[in-house]
Amino acid sequence: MPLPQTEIPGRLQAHFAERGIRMTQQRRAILSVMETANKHLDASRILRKAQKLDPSVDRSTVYRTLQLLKRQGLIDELDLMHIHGEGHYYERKLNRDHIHMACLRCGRIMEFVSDIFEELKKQVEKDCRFRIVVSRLEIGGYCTACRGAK
Amino acid sequence: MPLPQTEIPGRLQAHFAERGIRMTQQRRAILSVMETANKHLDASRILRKAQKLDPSVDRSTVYRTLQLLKRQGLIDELDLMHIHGEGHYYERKLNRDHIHMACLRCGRIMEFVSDIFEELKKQVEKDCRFRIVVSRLEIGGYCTACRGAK
DNA sequence: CCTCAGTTGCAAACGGGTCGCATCTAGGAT
DNA sequence: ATCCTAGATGCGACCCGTTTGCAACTGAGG
Repeated sequence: MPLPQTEIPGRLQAHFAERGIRMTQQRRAILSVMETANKHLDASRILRKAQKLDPSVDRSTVYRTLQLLKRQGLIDELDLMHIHGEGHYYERKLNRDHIHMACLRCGRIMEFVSDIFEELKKQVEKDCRFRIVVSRLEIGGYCTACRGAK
Repeated sequence: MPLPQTEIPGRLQAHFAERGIRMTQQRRAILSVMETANKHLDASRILRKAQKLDPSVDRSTVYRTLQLLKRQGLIDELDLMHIHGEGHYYERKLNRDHIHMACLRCGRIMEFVSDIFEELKKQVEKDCRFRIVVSRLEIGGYCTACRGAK
């Protein structure tokens, strides 16, 4: 079962340097958290992790930096079908889009890369003459382990 | 094999009766709004429209009824890429899933039905052994009219 | 027409996210 | 090395969609 490839070109910091975006102590902490994250983090978890690297980091700086990363196209924002409340989750943008599946029973999040998904996006761009900037396919249902029990 | 479509996307009220869910004046108003809506409505617009039919309808009743409809699988909840804020939009569940495209410039929402989307969902169910209950594909980008600018 | 579980309106609470402002700082200019 | 300032930060207040606790109300089965 194909998993998204974790190889992304540069570090987030490098992107900031290339684009002449000011680097601060707080941003360094937040970027480091995003770079080393191996799962989907919400803003409050990002805050807590960043504060371990730099205790001065404030909530609003996290939100402002996430906005910046979004604008720069470096991270994706996810809802994960609102399985754990109404907040958002963030992950580094990979070179290949992937689908998120959320198990409605155990809450596990799974990812899936599919050529058919790429084909579908091409179809939308062609048939609808729509230029895709960002896409999000989220699926709720029951994972293998949970399918037995209702 | 596609799921047998036992239910036409008919009357929401009929579903309530069939499943023995109590019908109230307020629910009748809200259901009527959802049935006759021709575009994606957010909670506050649903409230305003429902109050025209029954001025006693309260905000919280709208939210409670929307939750009920969601639980019954009668409506879908959309984010529409948060183009107009963080709220949610609702639409009657149709017998065929469709993709939502949101233009990042003019805010227009477009819908698209695709066999490839159905194929993709089948692939997920098979390859990931995942039982899909609800799926949401939202795309942000630029529509034909807006592609020229920016 | 009685009854009561289920539903409602109200107001207060909640929580993620945003904003205004005074202060601070990164990093190019001198 | 030091200065200068556009841009970034912390703080607290605020916003707004949504949820909740509770007393009063009501639909529909008996």
